[in-house]
Amino acid sequence: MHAENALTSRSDLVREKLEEMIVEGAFSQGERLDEVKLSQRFDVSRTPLREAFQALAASGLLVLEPRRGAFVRFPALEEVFEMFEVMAELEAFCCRLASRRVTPAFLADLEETVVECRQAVASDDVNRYYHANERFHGLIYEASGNSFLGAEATRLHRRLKPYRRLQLNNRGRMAHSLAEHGRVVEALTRGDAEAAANEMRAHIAIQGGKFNDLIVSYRRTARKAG
Amino acid sequence: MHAENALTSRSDLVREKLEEMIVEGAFSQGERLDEVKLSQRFDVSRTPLREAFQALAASGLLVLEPRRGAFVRFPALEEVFEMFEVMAELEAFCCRLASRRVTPAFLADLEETVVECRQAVASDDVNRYYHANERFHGLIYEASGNSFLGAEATRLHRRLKPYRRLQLNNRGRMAHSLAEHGRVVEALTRGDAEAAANEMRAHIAIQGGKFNDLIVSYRRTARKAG
DNA sequence: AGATCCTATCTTGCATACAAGATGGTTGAC
DNA sequence: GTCAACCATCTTGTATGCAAGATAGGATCT
Repeated sequence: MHAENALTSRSDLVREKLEEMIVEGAFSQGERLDEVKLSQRFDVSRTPLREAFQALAASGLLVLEPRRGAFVRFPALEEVFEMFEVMAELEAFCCRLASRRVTPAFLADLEETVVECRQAVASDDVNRYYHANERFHGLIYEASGNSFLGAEATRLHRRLKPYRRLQLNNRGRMAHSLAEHGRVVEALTRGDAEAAANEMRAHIAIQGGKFNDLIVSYRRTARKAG
Repeated sequence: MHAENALTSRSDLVREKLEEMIVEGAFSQGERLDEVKLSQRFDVSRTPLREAFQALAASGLLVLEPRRGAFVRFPALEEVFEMFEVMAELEAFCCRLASRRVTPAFLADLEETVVECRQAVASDDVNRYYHANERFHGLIYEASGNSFLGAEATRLHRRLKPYRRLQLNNRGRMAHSLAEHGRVVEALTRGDAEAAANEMRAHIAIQGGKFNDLIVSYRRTARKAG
């Protein structure tokens, strides 16, 4: 997956590393990132490091205060809910558009990811489920036929990655998620745009038991980070 | 509006200037931006200029090809349609959420922008209409109560600015737009979430006569840029 | 003549040097 | 004893210098 990384620039490498570190909770909320220390740690100069800072600030993981430095920013729980609310709407819209352009080949691909997910559930393999799930959603973004929408959805999806991943660790979440995938596919197969959109919205939205799941996941990252 | 700009960094100033230049069509599609020439022109070093490049690349106005340089990228007409399609959905969602939290104060503010728009139409003042329109939409983003959604809507709104602005120059567009604002306000006043969302979607979406309006606007930027 | 390879030159990517603003501690005054 | 102001120090923002990759032009070979 990351095989072609040999020639990427240092600022990109640093950006990826830093993003991973932040997301994995290597820093605490509000911590200031020291340019000199980090550049020494990554063995690069301050220039590419600062470029990485700016990219991360653009995606919301850092806040750059002029003349004061870069501070890591974990979204508040409330903000995470807000992001999921938007994600649900974007994905529902993808479904609505996709349902007009469904092809047998597309449905076959989608069905394949569902099978993969089912096997992951059977073997209780979170990693496998995670990847098949990525593919499921990615296929629907593509099938929307609106590549700008697809790109935006991918961006937000990526940003929500840590929370989604942690949610999967909650007992029973995988099986529920799988069933929801099935209902989306079924609606798409029937060509029912509204039903597909609604199923997808329900799949993403934080509601019912998922409230607690998310809160638990969130606390877990917060503890790690603190 | 831009009164506090005195203390902003050079890279921010350069970013703003460059963004304006690109949007106003100072460069042609695919043109490579020369770091040295531009840094001399803006009287800054290459460092802040490169930072500006990266910020502009992040918002899609430039494409950075490693070791080759920065190239200006105008979205294809198709991509502009896609962006409007997403914008329509985001704003419709804002309306749906906002309709649950409507307050008399909010409705009064909204009504005020409509009055302002009406006066702008009466005096055929595109600039005035443009600003009142900004305020109308901004109020609804805020009223959604989802600040992440509001920020995303603002971002996309900003990116579509040149096209929206040019559309207003098309004869009769202002009056139509005003009427649509009125219908949105009316639906919000009634508390009809679905109607409000639909009116807003129709207001933003590129359909009917707006097809031609947008194409004309687009050609105008393309000519200027070419 | 056409194509390919080599080289000179240009441009980017990165490192470092320097200047200006922010921070914190100490000293002095009230 | 407390508050404020000043100075030393640290950190960021910017400029410049240097090395490696890209490009273009010419020379050589087929």
